[in-house]
Parts: sequence; structure tokens; C-alpha cells
Amino acid sequence: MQCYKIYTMIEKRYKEAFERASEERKEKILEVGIEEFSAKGYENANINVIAKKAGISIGLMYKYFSTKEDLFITCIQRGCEILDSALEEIMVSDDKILVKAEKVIRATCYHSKRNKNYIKLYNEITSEKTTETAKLLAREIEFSTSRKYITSIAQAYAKNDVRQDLDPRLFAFFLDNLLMQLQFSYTCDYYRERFEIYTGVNVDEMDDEKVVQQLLKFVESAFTFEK
Amino acid sequence: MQCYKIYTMIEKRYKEAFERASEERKEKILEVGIEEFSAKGYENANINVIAKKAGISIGLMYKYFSTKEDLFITCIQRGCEILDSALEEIMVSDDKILVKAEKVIRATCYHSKRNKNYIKLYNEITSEKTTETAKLLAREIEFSTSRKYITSIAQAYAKNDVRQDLDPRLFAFFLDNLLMQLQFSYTCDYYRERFEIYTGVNVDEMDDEKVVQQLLKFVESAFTFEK
Amino acid sequence: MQCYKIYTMIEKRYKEAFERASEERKEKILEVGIEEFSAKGYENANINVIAKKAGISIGLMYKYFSTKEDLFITCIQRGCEILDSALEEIMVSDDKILVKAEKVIRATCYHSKRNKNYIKLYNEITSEKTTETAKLLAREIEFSTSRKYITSIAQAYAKNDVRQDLDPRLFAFFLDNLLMQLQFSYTCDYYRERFEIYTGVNVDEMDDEKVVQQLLKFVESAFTFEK
Amino acid sequence: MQCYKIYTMIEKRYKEAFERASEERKEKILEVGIEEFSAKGYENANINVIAKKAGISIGLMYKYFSTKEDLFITCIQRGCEILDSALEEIMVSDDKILVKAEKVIRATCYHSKRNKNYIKLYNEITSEKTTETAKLLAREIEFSTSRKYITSIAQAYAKNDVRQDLDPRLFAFFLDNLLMQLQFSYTCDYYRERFEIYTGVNVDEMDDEKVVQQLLKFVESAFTFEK
DNA sequence: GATGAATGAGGTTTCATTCAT
DNA sequence: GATGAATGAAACCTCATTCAT
Repeated sequence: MQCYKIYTMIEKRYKEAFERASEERKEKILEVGIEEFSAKGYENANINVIAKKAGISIGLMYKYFSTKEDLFITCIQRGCEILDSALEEIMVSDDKILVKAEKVIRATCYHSKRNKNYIKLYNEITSEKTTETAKLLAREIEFSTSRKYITSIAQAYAKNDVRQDLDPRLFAFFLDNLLMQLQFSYTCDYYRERFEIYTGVNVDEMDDEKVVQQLLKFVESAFTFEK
Repeated sequence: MQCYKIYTMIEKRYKEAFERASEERKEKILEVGIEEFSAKGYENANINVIAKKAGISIGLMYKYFSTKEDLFITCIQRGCEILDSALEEIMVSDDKILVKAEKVIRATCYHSKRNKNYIKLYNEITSEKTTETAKLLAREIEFSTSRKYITSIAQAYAKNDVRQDLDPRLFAFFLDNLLMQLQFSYTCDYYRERFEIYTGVNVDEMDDEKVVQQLLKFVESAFTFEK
Repeated sequence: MQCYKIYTMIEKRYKEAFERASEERKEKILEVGIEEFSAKGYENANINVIAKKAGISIGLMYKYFSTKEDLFITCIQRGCEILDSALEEIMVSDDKILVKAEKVIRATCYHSKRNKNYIKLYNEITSEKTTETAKLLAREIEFSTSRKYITSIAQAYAKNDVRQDLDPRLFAFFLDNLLMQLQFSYTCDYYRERFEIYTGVNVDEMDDEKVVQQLLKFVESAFTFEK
Repeated sequence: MQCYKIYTMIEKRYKEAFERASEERKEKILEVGIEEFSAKGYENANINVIAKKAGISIGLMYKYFSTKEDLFITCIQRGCEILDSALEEIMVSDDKILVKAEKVIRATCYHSKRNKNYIKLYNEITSEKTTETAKLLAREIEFSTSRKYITSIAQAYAKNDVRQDLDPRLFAFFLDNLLMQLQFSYTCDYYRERFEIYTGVNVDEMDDEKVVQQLLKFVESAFTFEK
């Protein structure tokens, strides 16, 4: 983990003592933190429990993070780092936009199953109440994702690979909305249940490839010249 | 308010004493509850404060609802009732499916601005932690919505008004995903910020009609025979 | 106890629920509070212990007082009420100033032995750190005392009962300094020890009358025409 | 600093390792300690913070002092050393007692403005709770001061420079009470506010010379044969 | 039906002190 | 001698829930 690189992108919320801790310990604390916060939500997660599960004292936890909120935010930053890097790979390729889209959708299905906790945590923050923190987090998380989408789409737009009567930013927005919902549908209790209500199938037993193909068809017109 | 009819659809969570209370009082309690829960979230809302703001004693509140959770769920049921009836009107019409879609999107924009609290509350429950409650709520809320979408689409499908290679249920699912995100983007802090990051425009200053038209184009292929 | 009369003089720091409590309970809480704060100081006093000793739950204590500080301040206001009323009697008489002085000194010795806790509490606040609270308290406590002294002395001054080359306010200030130190010397650990170091006698075994007479002589010139 | 000489007068409370430290370090630690304790009070001062500000590790601090209390007491001893030496000069002179008194009062005004921290610290200890420590400190601090006063006054008494009907020890006691209050009035928040309430003037804007002259007049009779 | 006083478990946070290096 | 990571008891405060009236 290179904490100086990624999750200080906007603002670090851990103390210097945390930087000095062993990689193993840092990893463990954030892993346990992500697990607890994603399972119980911010309010219900207990920082004493997190400390105990991470194998450190509560006093030391407060040497690492000033407040519960700072630990929470650092967990989120860590989660984003992982989710972001997956997207990075796909979007820097020079595939055609439709190929990229297919890859992104497939990757979303794939990663959602493997990084459940990160995505649940992400869902958790979308219901954060304090406007300031919500805004900060949104900026931190959505900014890099949105830029990748918008850039790719704008390029495709320039190459006439995409409908000219679609606004690239709204296009990117709608597309990410679908992917975001897909992620949650694979991981978060409420959305999983909702998935089953709509499709009639439990998401764990659903054929991912079917979802990928259907979603591609659903958005196909966006990548097509108008009739 | 006809509590015995709508928000007992699945399971009522209020006590009999609540039914016996005056309509005015019932209305007030749920109104205040929705306001508090949507503003502060489930954990941070204070049932004693809700009682006070509603003008009743905390003792009476517990005569009406066994637990904080029951009050919360009843508030949600009340919110859904309102949101649901708006959709009902549109879906029972015999417009063509594309016209229905346009109406639904436009209604979503319209209502989101007017029923902020209901939608924030809805967002709130999507991050509910206890699996059992999440499932219950999802069933209660999503079931009637999904049925309307699925039915309408299946009808259109039967009339060849829609691509035959799309699964009607997944189609409905994707469509509702987009509408759900749209709702949140109009109301919830996090999603509002995200909207601005993607579009560059604050959602309050965005031209709704542009959003409607762009979203229609975005999903157009779904309503079209394959080339 | 008539809380609406005296300790709301400047600003009440208790909640309405406290007003509604029985006189007996109010008395008990403040009595225990004064005992604990005066014995252990503000920081070291434990609000849970105070609640327990007063026979109420900690939750109820917080229904009565928003914070530990508010309880502390209310205890002080109660203490001042008692100390103030003793002075009132003496100062409203129309004795000559020298007679008043003698009465005040004697009353100080007398009351100090009976109201140890109030005076210890008073000593406690003189070392309060937060400027704002210190100022507030000083104003509340010293104002009424100082006015009584200054008024009495100014009257004597007008009647030529007092040296004309002395500033009445500084005169009152010096006089109260001596009385304040006397109070502490009868009650507070540090000052008691100091008293013994100076006089060679433990204050409890000292003849009060000797102290009164000696102090009167010490300040005699102030009440005398210049030679 | 000659720690073996002055602030071990009664009992040293630092460990041998502290004696072996460089003068510069010793000075720094006590300076920072005095600053912190006088600014925040004993309970609120943080020994870890003091160590950091003094530029040493907390571990080393505990090599120097066994407990927080020992550091506190050593700081006080250091402060007293400074305050005491000022008095020494005046009292060893062979001025007449009235001249000495004037000098002491003037010196008190002068030093109070320059050694605020020492005096605040002194005020701090007068509210120390543990009887044992209070007694110890009183003995340590007041003993040498009182001896100087009592000795000087006794000498004057023998030379008939002072009223014969005044007990020299009580005389010294009253006099020091006034000086002690004067010190606090120049430095400590509470007493400063009180000074302004009595005199109507902020102590920083008060003419010191006026205070000196008025106080001299106030106590004049003590230095005068009876009529 | 209606009240609201009362409870107390439980959570976050602080900081004096220890001890392995 | 010197470090500072680590500990954990203890304090303040909140709030869902109960129950006597």
C-alpha cells in the first residue's frame, strides 16, 4: 500500500503515526474498517470493535486517526483506490468506444462479486447526511471516474463513433448511472433483493454474460448514428 | 389517509392505537417523521424529537409504534404510497410504450423536485443494514413499481413495439435504474454533487426538458426494432 | 429554594425540567454538586458520581443540565445566593461604617466555618481557565458584593466618616481582598496551611475575636481623618 | 539553574537523571511546563504535549519525573525561586519598615506584569485538592516569604516603628494577603475581571503608582503609633 | 387515551504511564 | 541516555424505551 500516492489525492485524513505503521498493520486496519463500516454503516460501526479486530488498542487507533469519521474516510479512500485502478486499465486502451463499454460492463460484474465490501462502503457514503462531507467525498470519488468516461466518449464523439445529438457529459452520466446501479445490485442487500424482484433470479445465480449483452443492447442506440 | 389500504399492503408496523388516532394527527406524525429521517438518517433521527415536533408525548408515540424502526418503516410506507400513485396514473393509460416512457421520465423530474423528503427517505433505506428489513422493504416498495413496468413492457413486447431480443424484465430493470438515479440526482446531497461533476451544471439550474430528451435518446434503441 | 428569583439573576444554566423537579431533589442535587466540586475541583469531579450520590440516574441529570459545566455554574449560583444574603443583612443597616466593618469581618469568620463548601467552590472558580466563563462568573458574583461595599463606603465618605484622600472604590477593593483571603484561610487547604505558617496557630483553634480585632486595627487608618 | 540549592529546599520531586541534564534542557522543560500549567491548569495540561514542546520524548520526561504531579511541583518550585529572589533583595535592606512596605508593593506591581505565568501557576496551586500536596506546597512557598515579613516586622516592632498593639505575625499575614490579591489581580482572569468591577478600570490601564499610594494609605495605621 | 420523568447501556475520545528497543 | 509506540481505564454524553400516574 502506498498511502502517500493514492489516498492523499485530495486530502489525507490519517495522522502521521499511521504512515509510520507497518504495511501489514495499515492493511489490516483498513480491511477491518471497510468490513465493519460496509456491514453496519457508519453510525453503527463501533471503533472499539474495529480496533480489537485489527489487533490494536483503541488508544493507538486514535494515534492513527483523530476521529471515527477520519477512519471512515480513509477506508473509503482505500476502497476507491482499488475500484479506480480497475477502471483505469480499461479506459486507457485504444479500443473502440463500444468495445470499451462492453469491457467496462463485464468488469463491473466481475469486480462487484470480488470487492463486495468496497462497493457496500461506496453505497454507504451516498447516504451521508452532512453536506460538506458528502460533497468532499463525491468530488474525490466521482471526479476521476467521470473524467475517464467523459474523455473516452468525447473522443468517440469526435471520431463520429457516437450519436452526434447526444451530450457527451449526460451520456457519460447515464452510462455510469447504469453501472453504479449494477454494482449495488450485485452487492447491497436492498439492491440485490430489488434485482431479484425485477429479474426473477437471484443475482448470484444470474448468468453475468446475459446481463452484459442485454445492457449493451439497451444502450446500443447511444453508440449508433441516428436512423 | 387510508392506512388500512395502502401501507398495510405487506405488513403494517403500527399499532392499533395509531389507526384510531385522528387523520390530522396521523398525517402530522408521519410528515414530521419523514422530515426527520430524511434529513438526519435513521440512526441520527431522534424519536423523542419527532414526538415533540409532532406535538405528542413520547409515551403516546410508543402507544402508536412499538419501536423506532416501526415508525421508520411506516414513514417509508407512507412515502411510497405517494410516489406510487403518481406512477399509477401514467402506467394505466393506453399510450404507446415510448410515450409512456417519456411521461415517466418527465414525471420523475417533476416529482423529484416536489417530494424531496420522500426520495431522500427512499435513498436512506437502500443503505439499511439488516438483511431482513432490507428485503422486506425492497419487496414492499419495488414490487408494485416493477410489476407496472414489466407489465407495460410485456404488452408492448407482445405488440412488437419493442425489440424482441431484449428481456422485458431486464429492460424494466435498466429503465428503473436510470429513473432511480435520476430521482436521487435531484434530491440527495451526494448524488446532486455527482450530477454537477458529470454535467458541469447544478441540477437546480439544469433544463429538465434537456434531461428528458437526452435520456430518451439514450434508451431509444430499446424501443426500436433491430436493424 | 426559589430558583426563579436568585440564581437566574444573570443567566440560568439549568433546563426547564430542573425547575419542575421537587424542591427536595433540587436541593439535594446542588448540595451534592457543591460538595463534589468543592472537594475535587471542576475537572476531577465526576458527574456520574454526583448523579448517583444525589439518587438520580445520569440520564436524568442530563435532562436537568445540558453539560457538566452548566451543573457547575448552577452550583456556584446557588452558593453565591447563600453567601450574598448574609452580606445583605449587614450592609443595609444604618450603622456607622466602622461598625459595619466590624460586623462584616465577624460575619466572615462565622460564615466561613459554616459554609466551607460554598467558599471552597468560590475559590475553585477563581482558577477557571476559560476567559469567557471566568468573566461571566466574576461579573455575577463580584458585582453585587462590590456594589454593596462601594455604596456603603461612598455614603461614609460623604459624611466625612472616612479619609477623604482615599478612593472609595480602591478602598472597597482592598477591604474585600482582606475578607476574601480570610474566607479562604478558614476553608481552603492551601490557605489554611498558609494561615498556620503565618500565625503559628491552626485556624480552627484560633480565637476569632482576636482576628477580628487585629484586622480592624490593621485597617483603622482608612476610617480615620488624617493626622 | 542550581537545582540542588533552591528548589530542593524542602523536597526534590525530580529524578537524578534530571539533574544530569544540560542546564539548557532543564530550563526549557520547566519553562514550557510553567507555560502549559499556568495556561491550562493542572488537570488540563498534557504532559505529552509538554514533552513535545520542550523537544524531548515522553519517555525521557518520565526518566526525569516520576509523575505528572512531580513535574508540576518542580515547575512551581522553579517559579517560586524566581519570585522569592525578588523579595529577598528588598527585605534584606535596612530601610525603615514603611519604606520597605512601599518598595514591596511597588515591586509586586512591577513583577506581576512581567512574570504572569509564575503567578498564574501560584494561583493554580491554591486550588489544589489533595490535602497532602497542598500542605507541602504551602510550606514550601509561604514559609520563606512569611519569615521575611515576620522578621522585618518584628524588628520594626522592637524599634517601636510599628503599633505595639498589633500582633506581628497577623500583621505580616494581612499585609501578604493584600499583596497576594494584588498579584492575582494583575494576572489571573478571574481576579482581573474583579479588579475592573471594583475600580472601574482595566488593570492594564490603571496607574500603578496610584495603586501603590492608595494601598499605603490603606494600611498606614498599622505602621503608626496609636493615637 | 395521554403524559413525560426516569433509566442506563453503550459509544467516542483523552491521556498518564509503561516498556521494548 | 533516549525514543515513541502502545496501553486501557475512565470520563462525558445520547437516546431508545419503560412505566407510574
